[in-house]
Amino acid sequence: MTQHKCTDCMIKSAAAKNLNIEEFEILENNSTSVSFKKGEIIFKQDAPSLNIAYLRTGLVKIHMKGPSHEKILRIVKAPTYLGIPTSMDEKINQFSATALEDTTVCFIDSNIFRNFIYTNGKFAYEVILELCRNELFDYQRYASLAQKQVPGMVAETLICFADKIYHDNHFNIPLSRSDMADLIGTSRESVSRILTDFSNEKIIEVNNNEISIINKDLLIQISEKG
Amino acid sequence: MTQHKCTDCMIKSAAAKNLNIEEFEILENNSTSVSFKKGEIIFKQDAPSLNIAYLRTGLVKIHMKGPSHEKILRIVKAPTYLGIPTSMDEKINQFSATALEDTTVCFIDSNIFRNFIYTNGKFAYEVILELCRNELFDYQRYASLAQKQVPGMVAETLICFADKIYHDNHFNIPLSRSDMADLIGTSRESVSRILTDFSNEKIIEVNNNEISIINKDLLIQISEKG
DNA sequence: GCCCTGTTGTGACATTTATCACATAAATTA
DNA sequence: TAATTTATGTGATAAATGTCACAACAGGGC
Repeated sequence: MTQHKCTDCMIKSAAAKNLNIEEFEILENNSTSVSFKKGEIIFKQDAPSLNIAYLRTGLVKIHMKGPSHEKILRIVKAPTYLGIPTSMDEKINQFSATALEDTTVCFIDSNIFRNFIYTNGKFAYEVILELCRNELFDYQRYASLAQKQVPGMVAETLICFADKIYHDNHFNIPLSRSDMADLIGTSRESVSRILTDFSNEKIIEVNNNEISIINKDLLIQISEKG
Repeated sequence: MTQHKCTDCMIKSAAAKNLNIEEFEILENNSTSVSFKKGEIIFKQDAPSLNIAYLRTGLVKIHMKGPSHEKILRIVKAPTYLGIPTSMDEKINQFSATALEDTTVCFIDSNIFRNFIYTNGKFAYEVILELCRNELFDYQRYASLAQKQVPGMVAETLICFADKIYHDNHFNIPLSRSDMADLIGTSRESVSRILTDFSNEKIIEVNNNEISIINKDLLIQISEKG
C-alpha cells in the first residue's frame, strides 16, 4: 500500500471535501494509491470488484464487451470516480477501465465508501450529483450516436477532446483509429477515411495522433448537421 | 393536490422504505399524486424542473431532442423514480417523460428529497443503487445499439418487452412503429419491414400492436448474433 | 356519412458504410 | 539488423438501411 495522506490531498473529490478529520483517517487507512502507465488495465470486466476506484490524475477509457467486439462507453478525465456502478451493486465488474495516459488511481474499500454514504449526507449528495451528471452527459452522446452519421460523430468527438479534455485545438489524441471507431460505433477504416477527408478539406491537420483543428466553425457545423 | 397518505402506500420505493414516521409526514405534505393517460406528457424538456417524479404505476418513455428528431432514451416501468438526473442538478429538464399507459406519478418537492438524502443515509444509498442499476442497464443497451444490426435490435427490443416488462410472450406493444424506430435508432420503415419479415418467418405474430412471440429461441438467436 | 389526420406497409432507389484486400509504415522482438 | 507483429491508409465492392413515394386503413370530429 502506497503511503498517502488523504487529508492533504489537493485533488479531493467533491464528495470527499465533505469528510471530517476522523473520516479522512478512516479513508487513509482503507485506501491505496496506484500508478498506471498508458495502456494498463485498471480494472477488468468479470473480475471481482472489491473497491471503489477514484481517478486522481490522468485519462481513462471505460469499455465493455459488446455483441461482436469491445465497445468504448466513455472517456473519463480526472478527477472523478471510475465506475461507481460497477462496484456498488455488483460483485463482479460489469465493465473495464484502461489508462489512456499515465494515471493515478485511489482504490477505496467499498464498505468504507458505503458507510460514508450512510453517515455523511453531503458526501452521498455529491456522489448522486456525479452519477446524475454522467447520466445526462451519456444521454446526449447517445442521442447523437443514434442520429448523426459517422462524419458528424468524428467531428463531435474531436470537438469534445479539444474543448472538454485538453482545452486546446491542438492535441495528441490518446486513442488509436480503432479505439475511435469503438467509441463512436463505426469501423477503423471509416474513421481513417473521414480524418483524411477532414484533412484534405483543411478542417484539421493530422500527424499520426497529433491533431490540430484549423477550421473549427466548419467542424462544429459538420458535427451539428450530422 | 390529491389527498394521499404515503405511509400506507403499498408501492413505496426502495428508498422510501427507509423513511421514518416523521419523514413520511413531511413527504405527505410535500408531494402530490397525479394520474396521466396514455400519451400525456409527465414533464417536458426545457421546462423548469421543480419536483422529483416517482412513477408509482404505469409505463413511461424517457426521450429528448436529438440532432434531427426525438430520441427515446429508455422505457421505464413502475415503480421507479423518473429522471432523478433531470431534477437534481439542473434547473430545467434535460429530457421529457411521456406516459405509454395510464400511469400515476407522485411529484416530490426537490428540496425535501434532497433533505432526505442529507439526513437519511439508507435513503441516499437506495437512490444511488437505482442510479447505478440504470447506468449499467443503459451501458448494455448502448453496446448492443452500436454493434448490432437493425433486425438484432428489433429482436432484442421484443424480448425485452416480453421478459422484462410484460413477463409474457404475448403483449400489446405500447409504442408506434415510429417510436420503436426512435428507441433503437432506425427508421419507421425499417421497423415495419423487419416485423413483417419476422412474421413471415413465423417467428412472431403481429396484429397491429398485438405481438405474440412464436419462436423465441430463434428470436434470441437473431438478437444475439446481431 | 364524410373529411381530415395520423399510422402503417411496401416498392424502388440512392446513399452510407462495412467488409475485404492489400500496401505501407511503425513499433516490437529476436 | 532482421524479422515479426501491429497500426494505418486506401481502393473496390457489397450489403444494409435510409429516403421517397404512394396506397391502404383507422379513428375522430363535424
